[in-house]
Amino acid sequence: MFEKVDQRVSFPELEVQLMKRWKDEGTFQQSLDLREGRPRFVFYEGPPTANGKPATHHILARAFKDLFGRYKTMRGFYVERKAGWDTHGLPVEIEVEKKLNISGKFAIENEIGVERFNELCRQSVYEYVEDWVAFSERMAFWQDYEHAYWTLTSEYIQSVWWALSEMWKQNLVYKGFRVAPYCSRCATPLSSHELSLGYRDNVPDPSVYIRFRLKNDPKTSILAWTTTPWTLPGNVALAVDNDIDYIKVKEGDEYLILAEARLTVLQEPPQVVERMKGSDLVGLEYEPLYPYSVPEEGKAHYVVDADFVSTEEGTGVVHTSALYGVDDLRLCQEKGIPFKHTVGLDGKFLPYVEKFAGLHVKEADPVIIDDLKDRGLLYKAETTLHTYPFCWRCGTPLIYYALDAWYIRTTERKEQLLANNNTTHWVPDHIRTGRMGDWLENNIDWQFSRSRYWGTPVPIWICEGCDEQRIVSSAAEIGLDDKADLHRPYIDAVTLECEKCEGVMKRVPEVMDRWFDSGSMPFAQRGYPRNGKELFEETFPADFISEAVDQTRGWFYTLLAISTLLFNQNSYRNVICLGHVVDPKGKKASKSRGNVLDPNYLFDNFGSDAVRWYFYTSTQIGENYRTGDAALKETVQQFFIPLWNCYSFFVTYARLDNFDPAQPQVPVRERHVLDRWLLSKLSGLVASVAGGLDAYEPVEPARRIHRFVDDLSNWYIRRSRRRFWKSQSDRDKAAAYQTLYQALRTVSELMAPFAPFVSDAMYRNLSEGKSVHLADFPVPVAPEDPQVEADMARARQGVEAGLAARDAARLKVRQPLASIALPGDPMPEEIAAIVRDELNVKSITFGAPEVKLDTVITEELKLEGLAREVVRAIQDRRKKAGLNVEDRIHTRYDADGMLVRAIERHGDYIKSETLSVTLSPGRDDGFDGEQMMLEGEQIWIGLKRN
RNA sequence: GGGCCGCUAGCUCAACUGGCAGAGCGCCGUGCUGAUAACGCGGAGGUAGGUGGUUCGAGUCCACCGCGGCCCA
Repeated sequence: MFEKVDQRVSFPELEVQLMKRWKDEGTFQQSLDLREGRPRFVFYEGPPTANGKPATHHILARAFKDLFGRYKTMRGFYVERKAGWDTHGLPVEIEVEKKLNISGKFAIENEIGVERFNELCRQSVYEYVEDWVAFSERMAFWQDYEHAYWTLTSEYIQSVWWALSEMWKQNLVYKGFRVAPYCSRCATPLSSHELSLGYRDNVPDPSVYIRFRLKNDPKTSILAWTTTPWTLPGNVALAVDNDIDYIKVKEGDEYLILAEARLTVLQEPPQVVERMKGSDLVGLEYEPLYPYSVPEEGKAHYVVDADFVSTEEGTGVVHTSALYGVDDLRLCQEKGIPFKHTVGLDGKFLPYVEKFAGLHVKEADPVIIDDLKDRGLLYKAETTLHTYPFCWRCGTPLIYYALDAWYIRTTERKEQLLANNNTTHWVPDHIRTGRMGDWLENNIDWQFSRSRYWGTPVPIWICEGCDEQRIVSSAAEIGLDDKADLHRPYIDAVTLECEKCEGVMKRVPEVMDRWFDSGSMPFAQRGYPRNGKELFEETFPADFISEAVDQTRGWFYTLLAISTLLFNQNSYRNVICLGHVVDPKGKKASKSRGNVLDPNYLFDNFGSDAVRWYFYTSTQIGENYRTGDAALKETVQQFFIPLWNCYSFFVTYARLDNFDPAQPQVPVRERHVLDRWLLSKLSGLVASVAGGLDAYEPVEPARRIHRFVDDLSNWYIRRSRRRFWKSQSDRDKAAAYQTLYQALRTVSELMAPFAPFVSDAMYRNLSEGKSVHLADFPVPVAPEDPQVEADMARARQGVEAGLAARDAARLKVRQPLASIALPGDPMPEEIAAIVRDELNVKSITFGAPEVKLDTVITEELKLEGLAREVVRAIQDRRKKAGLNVEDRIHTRYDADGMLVRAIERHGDYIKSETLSVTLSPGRDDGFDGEQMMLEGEQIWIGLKRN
């Protein structure tokens, strides 16, 4: 016997109850145990950064991850779902800095201390992980949280060390310079996302034009332009474009060279004395402005060609200071131009830059301008307004500054990266050759070091005596055991003896990019290669991963890069790359806009199944999700409530009739055409849902489930109601129950991966308490029957046309009519019967050129119509009186004229429709009655429970 | 500055390879209803972001521009 179902269900409450039940029963573990020993379907969890509370956009990727975990489990695979937490990195450090209300390296090293700082980072991560587990369980993301991998464990760190050491062995690791936006007050480079937090518009800065006098012709100068005078003492070269036209002009008794297109910067009308191409200038030497910028050896201070010179601003000549610009450094490295820093890490000029020593670069700007003016080297100085970045924490103007950094030579393996990416199945497909392929084509070496504190320490030691470098791949190698905390500052204290000169080797100060951590998870989650060798080999590569599109440069890339360098294959075979959650206007959610959706608000108001369903159905994979109350409300109203109503309809009548699904089945071919139609549709649905999911295309399957539920509710049940209500229990009734039961059961199985709560609530009641998540994915229940589907489609078209014709003739459906003529060939009788019933006509003829309704209402038809009016009035009273559907009643009426004749003529019909034991004339105070108008005539109707 | 994706009814989204622009929601009218918070029928609502091109024919292919999103510099 099925348990009674509350027609008005609260999905959020239902979900919370089921969540507890899953926990008590260990349903997730049961679903794993059930598939123990079966072939694996390998899923990798992209670890969320545990540095903040989970938000609505985190539901998105987790919904798709969970979908395939559940689906493949139902298909018989063993799907291990090991959770993971990304615990290192700047985001965690920033969170702790905020809590301590400090900022920058000075404060961390001198006020707090690295030891305490890192301890606080560790604590912070643990706090957030609790939130994440609760959130994930609430949205039914089944994962093994007890055996999660944490990137901060010694075991994990050693796997990362091993990975780097393997790259080192292949000679892929090197130390280089990198120019980054840098805050001289916090003494730290900023990541690009931090950079984007601090741009300000209309910032005033100097705009200066400088003469660079040619060595062998001091009357002639090349004119260059800059907005950062402080970089001029570091000038090492001038860059021009080979193909740009340049001119030499006379001003007074001096000559100036600049791009022809930039003549407007001149102060006097130009007197052109010579024209040339940039290539003609290349190699010319000029007098250095200052003697500080170049080491003893090597050649500098001459004109070079470059590909980044434009004539949109300045003079078409770019002043190049190797260490204070991204292009500058690249150019100098390419051309072999020597350089050294003129500015220290504190943003102040170094002592040997005598004229400006100790001045901060921004203080030095006017001093340098004055100096050049005094020496006749300043052509002109103005002020310009432009967009400039500031430190988002302390407001200091940022400078571009070159720092030591460690790199992995990924460019050397570019072809393999591209090849491995090309064999990966991307959804949507365009990412493969588009965003991801494009990124790989333009691959640059991976800078994997960070001058920070909370991260996997870079395991490279350098000899103080002879500069010998050594890489370490495990704790044991440096005399530590597995329990040792390998983080800073403890690891910094570990010194090694140099094998070459017996000098002292010290670790480099950097920690590793946290993306190297997460990209190592295929093996590091097992502690490989020291542990888990067999398990790793069994679970590499992954069959499936899914994250949002921003991970093309993040996790998708680092997984690919690391596994390509170590194993020459990608770590994943199939990947679903999702768009972003944005607000209903398409704007990015942000705290400052105030358009952030709280996931708990959504769970409490709509339920997590509704949120998941919305993500599966609302738009194509890869597009953004315009998420808001309206969209979720629609999901509940359009899908979940009608579904639940179908289910509650079934349970209500199945209980009344003691329907037993274990009874012998009525053969499908002997069932009503509605049953055969529904089962055919159902079979098609099962096949297409499985096919879609097998191809990692979940949107259409979910949409088809929605359409099926719509057909079920608004056609099958609507047209079959009487078969459930009729009093005799015949084969047709049994067939109806069996069909509807089959459909609901199969739909709940199909929906289980998508909407794990609602589907389980339904399925458990339909299957004596068994969880749907322990069931197999359904297979088609009956052969598809294209003929029945085509016939039914025609029937529905006929109904549509007929109802429109009735509407045009202003004839309500309750009024029976004699006949209708429809175009086309005759329909099979059982189909025609449905159309007759739906249109309330006595007969249908076929073959008419257009729809033609017989609008003549005979007295006979009129009386029948009135009888239906009376039935409807009685039903209305029953409902208002709060009677149950199965309650029997006594009915009294008081009327005259046609109404009385209708009631007398069709008394039996009225009695059976309204479950009236008696139907008799005359008012009676013992009856619950009402006076009303029917078709312009007065009638009193009263009823009383039997 | 470059790359990728999107732009179709008031809103959210469809439409195999180029071939008469659709659905749901919302709105108006009307009908039906003892599973339904529903549903049916009719109506209003579109120069398909813009401009050019290819073609007998373009929402669909090409070029440029605009807006939104993401990424890179």
